[in-house]
Amino acid sequence: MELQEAKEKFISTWGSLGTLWGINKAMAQIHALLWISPDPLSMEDIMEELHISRGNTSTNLRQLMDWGIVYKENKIGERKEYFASEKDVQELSKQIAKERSRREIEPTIKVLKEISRIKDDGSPQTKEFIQQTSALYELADTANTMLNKVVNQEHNWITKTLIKLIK
Amino acid sequence: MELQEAKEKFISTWGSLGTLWGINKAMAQIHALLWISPDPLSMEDIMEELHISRGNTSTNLRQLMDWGIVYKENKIGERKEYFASEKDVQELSKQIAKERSRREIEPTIKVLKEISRIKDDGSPQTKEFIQQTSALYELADTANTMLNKVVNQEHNWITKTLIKLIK
DNA sequence: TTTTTATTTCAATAATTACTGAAAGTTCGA
DNA sequence: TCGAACTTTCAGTAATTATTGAAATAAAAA
Repeated sequence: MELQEAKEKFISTWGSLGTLWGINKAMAQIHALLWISPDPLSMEDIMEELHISRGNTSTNLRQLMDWGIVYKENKIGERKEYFASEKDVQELSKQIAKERSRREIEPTIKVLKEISRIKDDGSPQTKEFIQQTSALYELADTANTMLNKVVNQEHNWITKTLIKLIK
Repeated sequence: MELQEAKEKFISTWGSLGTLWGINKAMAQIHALLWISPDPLSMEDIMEELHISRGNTSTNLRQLMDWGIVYKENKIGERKEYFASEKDVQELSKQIAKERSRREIEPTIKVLKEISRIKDDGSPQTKEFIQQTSALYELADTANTMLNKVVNQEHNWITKTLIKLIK
C-alpha cells in the first residue's frame, strides 16, 4: 500500500468512526489529517486536502481547539495561521475523556442523582424507579470518578499495574 | 418531584444522552421506559407512553434486542408480545461494551493495524504516518483488550480492587 | 379455510444536522 | 487611515437520519 492510499484510508476511517460516536465527519477528518501531518497546516492546506469549504474548515478547527486537541501555530513572518494537533496519544485520550466527562457524563449524573431521590410512596412503580435510576447513578458516578483519576494521572502506577495484570 | 415528572425527565435525559452518543432518540427512550418499568410492556403500551408510531417502535425494539439489552416475553393466554429490559446494571454495561467493541472498535483496530504497516520509505511524511497510526493502534488495542477482560468478568477481583484503590 | 389480531417492512415525508460561499469582521503592514 | 490578507459568521441549501402510516406478512383462533 502506498502512503497516499493509506492516508486516505486513515482519514476516511477516522471520519466514519467519528460519525458513529456523534462527532461530525469534517471534524474527525481534520483531526486525522493533522494527526499524521509532520508540520502544521494552513486552512488552505486543509480545505484542499479534504475538499471542504472554508466555512466548514473554520468551524471545525474551532471545535477541535475547544476540545483542546488542536492548537494554532504562527510561523514568523507569515500572516496566515497554521494548525497542529496534539501528537501525544496519552494526552489525546486524556483530553477527550475530560471533555466527554464534562459535557455529557457530569450533567447526566446530576439529573440521575436528582430524580432518583423522589419520595418513596411504596408503589411498585416508584420502588422500581428508585431502584433502577439509583443503580444507573452509581454506575455513572463510579465510572466518572475512575475516568477522572486516570485522566488526572493521579494514580498512574495503578493504571500501569492494571494493564500488566490484565493482559 | 412527582413520579410522573421524574419519569419524564429520566426518559428525556436518556434520549438526549443517546443522541449525543450516536444512538437514536426513540431507541434510547424505549430502553429508558422499559428500564424503569416493573412489568413487561406491549408495543401498544410503548407507543402510547412515548407518542411514537408502531413502525418506529417495532424497528427500535428490534435494535434493542440485537444489542441484547431487551427481551421478548410472552404472557400465557395472550397473543400480544411483551418486552422487558435487562435489569442488571452490570449486565447492561457488559452488553453495551461488548457490542460497541464488536461493531466499532474492532473494525477500526483492523484498519489501523493494516495501514500502520506500510513500507517506510524514509520520508518525514511516512515516518510520521507510521508513528502516529501505530500509537493509535496500540492505544485502541490495549483499551479494547482491557474492555473485553472486564466484560468477560475474567478478572473481577482486579476491577473490584481497582475501584477500591482509586476512589 | 377464513377471520381476527398482531407484527414487520418500506416508500414517502419530516426533522435534524452538516456544509457552502459570500458578506462581514479582524488584523496588520505600509 | 487605508487596503490587503486572512478568518469568522451565518442564511440558504444539501445531505443524512429518523419517523410515520399503511400495505404486506405472520400466526393463532374460529
